[in-house]
Amino acid sequence: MAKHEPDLSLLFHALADPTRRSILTRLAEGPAPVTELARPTGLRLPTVMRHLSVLETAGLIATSKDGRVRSCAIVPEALVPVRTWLDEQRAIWEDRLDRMDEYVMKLMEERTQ
Amino acid sequence: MAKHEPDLSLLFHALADPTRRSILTRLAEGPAPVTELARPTGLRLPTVMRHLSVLETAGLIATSKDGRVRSCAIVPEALVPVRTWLDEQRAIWEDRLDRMDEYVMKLMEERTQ
DNA sequence: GTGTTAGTTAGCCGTATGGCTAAGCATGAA
DNA sequence: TTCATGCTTAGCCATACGGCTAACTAACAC
Repeated sequence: MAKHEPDLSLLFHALADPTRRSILTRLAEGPAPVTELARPTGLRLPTVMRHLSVLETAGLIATSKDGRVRSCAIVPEALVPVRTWLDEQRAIWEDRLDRMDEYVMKLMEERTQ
Repeated sequence: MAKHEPDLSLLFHALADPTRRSILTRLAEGPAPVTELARPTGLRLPTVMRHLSVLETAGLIATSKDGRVRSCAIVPEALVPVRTWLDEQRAIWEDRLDRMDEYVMKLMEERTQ
């Protein structure tokens, strides 16, 4: 389709993996270095690094290096476009419901005449 | 990680494709047969069918066949787990902010004594 | 400096994804 | 019955994904 929302695809794709979601949940509680994020996953460091880079590319986390330790932190506002899309989607749906409701009302009115 | 939320992964993955999102947006306005959904995408029918089956597996749409026409309709409540996850995520984050705030307040209090 | 710790890079491997064509099946119209 | 329509299935192809090992670099600790 080549839509003009590459970020949404990046975001949803980043969120589609349980490991990445668990990392985000962990980071919601506060920043953490790579190794600490890796430990509970049971995955090797390079694998986790890849997940982190997916998250960072999507803008969901930000990282900074202090000495040899890279600290990762969540970027909560990155989820805004996701919420916005959900809201828009719901708005269209509800709008349609309203119009359908109106239509049914009109039908019933006509019938009772 | 083998988390116990296969649906969330399915949902996010289904939403990660612009074609599938555009199909959902179209369906939010009302049900439509497969061919009509395919037209604006510029994709071949089998390709669109695959997208539809991804959406259906994720529970985002429901389909029913009448004669040789398969009608697709949106399942709005399918997005609830997504919203819930976002809310939980935000809750953890805000909780942390509150605790941090509290901590800073305490520090300032101690300093002014 | 030697060694350990924390990341990082490169590259392999099997599977999944997203596109396609070609061919098949079922229904409705003529 | 024949034909067009609307979907469906099978299967090919290139690329992307998610895991891994091995080897390398950059601190910090002795």
